[in-house]
Amino acid sequence: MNILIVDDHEVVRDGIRYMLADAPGIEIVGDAESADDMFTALAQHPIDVVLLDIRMPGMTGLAALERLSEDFPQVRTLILSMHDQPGYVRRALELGAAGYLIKSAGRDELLAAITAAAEGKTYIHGQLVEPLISDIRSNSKPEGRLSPREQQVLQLIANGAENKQVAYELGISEATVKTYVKGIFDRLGVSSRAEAVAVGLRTEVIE
Amino acid sequence: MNILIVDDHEVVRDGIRYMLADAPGIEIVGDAESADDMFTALAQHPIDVVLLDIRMPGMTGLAALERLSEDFPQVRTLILSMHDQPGYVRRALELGAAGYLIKSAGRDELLAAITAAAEGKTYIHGQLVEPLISDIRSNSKPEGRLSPREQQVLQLIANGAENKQVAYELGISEATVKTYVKGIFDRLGVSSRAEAVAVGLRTEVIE
DNA sequence: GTCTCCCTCCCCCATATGGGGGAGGATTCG
DNA sequence: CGAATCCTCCCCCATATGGGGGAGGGAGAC
Repeated sequence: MNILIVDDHEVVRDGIRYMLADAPGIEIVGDAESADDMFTALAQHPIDVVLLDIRMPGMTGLAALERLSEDFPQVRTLILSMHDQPGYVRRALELGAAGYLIKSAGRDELLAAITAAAEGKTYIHGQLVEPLISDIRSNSKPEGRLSPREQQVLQLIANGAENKQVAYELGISEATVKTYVKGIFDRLGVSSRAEAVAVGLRTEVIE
Repeated sequence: MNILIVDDHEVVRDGIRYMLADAPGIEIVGDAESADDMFTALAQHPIDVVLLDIRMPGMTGLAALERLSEDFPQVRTLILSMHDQPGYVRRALELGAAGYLIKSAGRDELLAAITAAAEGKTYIHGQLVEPLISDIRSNSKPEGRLSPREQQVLQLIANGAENKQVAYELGISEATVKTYVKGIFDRLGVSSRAEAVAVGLRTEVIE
């Protein structure tokens, strides 16, 4: 089983190498510290499982995951993240992840997840399952999910833009921006842009 | 040289162990996954250098660092963080850190930092020095640091409170709240509460 | 003792914000 | 073909917000 480790932190890459060093049937064929490196490595070696950090400089891990799922559908991708926000987990699974672990996972759990991934199963870190399903319940309702345009608006608001500036940036009218803001409030269940930014940052839909 | 590793992520702890395994003169006498564990370990073994993650559940790393510096002033603390925000670095140093590394640091850099720390020097990751000094320049001016009261106000704003509600919560007048908000804007260099919340969350002065 | 910071409160005023509607065209999905 | 979702734009209107100032009292630093 050929493994590729993708993480921008050397201590993390080394930690995983160390954990998997004497695991039978597992070979770490390379590591990458960026999404670009990952795609280079994927083109060079046959890879079965990718261990992917969600947060990396440049292309974000989720964007990388999306492209990975499209370009290499046979590769199983295991997300290894610092973040345990259920929204993150859900999005990763939507984008084709074969599993989701947080970095406090130990060796046994890592091995179990890799094995499960290689067998086509999906492994979710135990602590994450409960929050995840409640998140899915609340987010299968129209609330909680922001449209791309709404995300852009919220991002600009977080950067300090007022409606007029958002309108200018996106090339739309201020009236439309106000409509989006109202929609964002509805979806996030808040009633001020400040709170919307807080929720957006905590659930990582922005920044 | 006795080292204690404090990080809530097992892969990170193992990565560091792996990196330092055959380093001469260095012994890892223990690891801890929380601030409480850290203080327990400190009470049991003589420790020279603590490798401390800044972000941990429960007590935040900075709070732990503060108590550590007070209770064990002879211990050298090396911050090992995912975050490269200069404000973070500055605060860590103010609270008595003997150095600051980001987790993308390699083995050589880790060893150099530990050695420097043990000798009483201060080691800052190369990439961080430039941003840090420019940050210090701008933040030695009264900007950048929020007073306790201002932090409370910003926290409430992030939770969606408007000025009236903040006033009620804190038992002060709305006029005073407005004064705080103005002060927060000045200090953070922003001009809307939404942006203030974004900056506050990113630099972890709130939430 | 003076200086600086923090906490507290007040004035004025222009503008942005938030809440309530309605509405048309595009798309995708059953 | 509906139904749903998204993107786009508009109305009205009360209120919160942001920017400018001033000011007193207390605590700690030098």
